[in-house]
Amino acid sequence: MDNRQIANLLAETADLLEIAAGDPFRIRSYRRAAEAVESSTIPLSQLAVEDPKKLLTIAGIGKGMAANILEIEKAGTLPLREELLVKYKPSMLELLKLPGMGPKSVALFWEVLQVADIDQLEAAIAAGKLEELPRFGAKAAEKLKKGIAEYRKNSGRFHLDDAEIAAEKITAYLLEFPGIDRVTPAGSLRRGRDTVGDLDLLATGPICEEDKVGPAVDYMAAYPPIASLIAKGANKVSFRLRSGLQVDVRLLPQGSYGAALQYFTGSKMHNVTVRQRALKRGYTLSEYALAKVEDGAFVAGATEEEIYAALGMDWIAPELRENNGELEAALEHRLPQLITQADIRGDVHMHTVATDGSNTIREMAEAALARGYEYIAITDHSKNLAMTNGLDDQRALTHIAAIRQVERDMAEEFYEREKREPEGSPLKPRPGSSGTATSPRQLPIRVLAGIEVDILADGQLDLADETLAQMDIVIASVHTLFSQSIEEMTARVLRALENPYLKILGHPTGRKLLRRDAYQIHLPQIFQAAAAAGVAMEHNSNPNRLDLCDRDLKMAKEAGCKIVVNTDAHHTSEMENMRYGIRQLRRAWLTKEDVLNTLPADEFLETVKRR
DNA sequence: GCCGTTTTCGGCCCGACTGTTTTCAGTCG
Repeated sequence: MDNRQIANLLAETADLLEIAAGDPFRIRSYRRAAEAVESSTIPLSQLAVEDPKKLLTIAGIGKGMAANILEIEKAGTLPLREELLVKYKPSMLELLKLPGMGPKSVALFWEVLQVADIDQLEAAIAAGKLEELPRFGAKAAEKLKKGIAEYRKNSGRFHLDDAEIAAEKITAYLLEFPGIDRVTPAGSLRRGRDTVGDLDLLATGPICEEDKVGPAVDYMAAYPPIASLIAKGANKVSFRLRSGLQVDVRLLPQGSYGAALQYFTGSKMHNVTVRQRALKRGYTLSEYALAKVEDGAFVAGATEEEIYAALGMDWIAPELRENNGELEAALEHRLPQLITQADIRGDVHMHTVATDGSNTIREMAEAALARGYEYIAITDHSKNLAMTNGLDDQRALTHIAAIRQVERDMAEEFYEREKREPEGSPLKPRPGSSGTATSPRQLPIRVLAGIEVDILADGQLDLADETLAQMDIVIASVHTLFSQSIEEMTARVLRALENPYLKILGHPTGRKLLRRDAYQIHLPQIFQAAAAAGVAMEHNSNPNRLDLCDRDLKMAKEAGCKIVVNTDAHHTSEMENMRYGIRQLRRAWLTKEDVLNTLPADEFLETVKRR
């Protein structure tokens, strides 16, 4: 069992304990343990077998949790969870995912109405039974009804990162088979959609020719994590993983790999249009090849490039294949030069141990330097987010000093090292980075001081202007806006945009908000106001957070907004998430020029300060 | 249930907001 699965079991146990009104501190222990397990880079199931004592070295794992993990490894579950599931139903865990539903409501509905799942809840709402309950009225019922509809819209879909992790594991497994040398995810994962319905993987190699592929198909069907095998054909295996994710693996001959990749990448509308264009040119396109209509003669098939080229088009990046003008652009050779991860010079939204992050300022800066960034901004939470130990004005000012000190320290050490080993140091400055070889005060990395403030009910930011004036970056995020009306929320944000120190408008976050396009504010109005005020819009790369979808990003660009793409890292490892954000920007046709943190540090600062 | 210690037990992230309330419980981040 991998760390993520162990973490899920622990988190579920915490949820059940909460419904059972268990000791809140014990519940928190389970949650902390779940987080610790999930963020651990060591596979714990392996550790549990080889050296169980090492489990205790992980913060948040004590004697009890170590025993729990061993038990999970042995039995696949833990006794406390099973015990609770006798009294409560597993479907109640799903009820908890609805916005506005917490453990107390789940317990109440169960005890009074015997409601255990979403269908029963819906029926109870329809029958008006909810309003008979204490603390529940028409408004609460309406809110839950909406929540159910919203939840249903994307149940059965998986976040991009979960699908990608599964894809990487299966890819590694397939590549171990002799004669398979290429595996590529297709479908919505390749197109960079933020959620995927199922996973399509295409594999090829010498062994994948029609008469030889049998053993490889058997090998795939024997993949250990398969929960249930759905189908096994001549060159295709379909199965479901324990997470519920359905996977289709196709093993294809090398000559038609490009055609298959093109076909299975989609989207459907893109493919329909491509095939129409092929027909007009006297070709027919299938998942096997591009061929002449008249005699079926093979034209192209091994690579996507040759297929698109035969149709007079440039190769189209998968993220653009939505039949939104990309085919016309490809024919006229005017596809945009999409932004890539290599264009990003800095990540300007991240947290440290001062609030709810896991690493120090220094550790974040070192990690960013190792990633090749030229600058970062430390943007811890402000006081309104009390749960995170958010900074008040006094602490925020102290924090700025600490951030500046880290920048100076790293620079000093950098010069010392430079003096000792002037050549070949990994810390040698890049050409084009801020500063020049003649400048004695060149910095290895710029560490900007920032803050993530909250927008209050009256539209004010929750720190004083005098404090904000000291910051390089001020990001405003709306954390408490979900139950407001769209009009009220929009008005709040518009008022916040008037604050001259605000540089970047962030995103509402929330575990229970799955869809990126459910942004609960009136976007066109916000984008226009932001563009007029010179405030950049943030795109958050965290694949589990609600954020701007590609359509929103396009709209923002059209309104004249600049975009900043950040990871909102709470741990050094989360800087890795930048790739998910970049995918989303690419889907919105954004180029390097649209995104502010592709600029060198000085130009970036100049631009955000110009208000 | 974890942690740190005062090696045996007490402390453990807290404030805003909402709805249905006349004083607060529940949810959220």
